[in-house]
Amino acid sequence: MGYSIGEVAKKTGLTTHTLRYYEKEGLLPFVRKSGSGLRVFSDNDLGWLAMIECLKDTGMPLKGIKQYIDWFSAGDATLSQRLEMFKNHKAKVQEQIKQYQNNLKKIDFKIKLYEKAVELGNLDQAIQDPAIEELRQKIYK
Amino acid sequence: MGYSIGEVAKKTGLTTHTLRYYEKEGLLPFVRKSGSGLRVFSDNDLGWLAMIECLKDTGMPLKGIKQYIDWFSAGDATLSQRLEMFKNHKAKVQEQIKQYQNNLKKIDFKIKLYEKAVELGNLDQAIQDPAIEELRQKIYK
DNA sequence: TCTTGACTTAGAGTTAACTCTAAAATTTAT
DNA sequence: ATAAATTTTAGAGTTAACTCTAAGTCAAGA
Repeated sequence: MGYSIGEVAKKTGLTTHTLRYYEKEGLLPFVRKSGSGLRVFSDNDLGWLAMIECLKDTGMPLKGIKQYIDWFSAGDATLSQRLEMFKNHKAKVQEQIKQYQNNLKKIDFKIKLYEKAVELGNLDQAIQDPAIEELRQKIYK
Repeated sequence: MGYSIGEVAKKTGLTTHTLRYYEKEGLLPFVRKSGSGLRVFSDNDLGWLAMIECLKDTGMPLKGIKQYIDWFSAGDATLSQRLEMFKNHKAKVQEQIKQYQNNLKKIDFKIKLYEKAVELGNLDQAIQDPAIEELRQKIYK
């Protein structure tokens, strides 16, 4: 019914150090302690860790995640703040995805360019290549 | 024909401090200096900054970017390393985008959940809601 | 010319997010 | 019962990427 910090580390891929650090930062206020002081993680705590991972991996700083957890702990009076936070974060993530996709085009161009350059053994000649030039126009129009 | 560090800062949104820091880290080896020691950026340097921004914004550490610049400076003998680098980075960026899109689904679910919770004034009731529960199943199947 | 603002360097300081250490206590395996 | 592994705390150390300071030099406008 409960997991040790080591078990949770294995499950999540985080280290035990990082889990304790998260707790210290107020990100895991629901983790229980056994009589002798060992942390006992519940499935609910694993759910919180998954949420933390989701927000962290999409670029939210730990402070922002803590704010959410604090709002959660404050109860239903903060429902609208939490909704706002998720809406704002969604917009940021969508913006991020767009930027990634745009940058991916530039990286793709570089790959085409360097494939040609490797073929010719010469970067300058590859840059001169009409097909490469046409691609360049498309991306940096 | 040339831009001062302040002009480049305005153009790129970076600070002059950051531009000098990048230079110190070996990311801008082509920037010239005037007779009296002032940096003079060329359009080519702005192109390098755009490339740096592209790689940085897609998660490449400055050390990785420096490696690319060092390879570039070494000439055509390193063409294949540069091609490899871009291919590897492309794969990472694609992986990132996938993860972002997946996390976006989770965030979307939270938005739906909190919209319902705000409507009801109660999170627990929103969690009980059949439509919400169905959505949850879809995402955390 | 004077002054104001931009630029120079070297180097110190900051922030976020870990990452590690040490010494002691607890738990698990034999 | 004992050895080995895991966990505890407090606190120090690390890394990346800035960010700022100080003291001096340079440049443009009145």
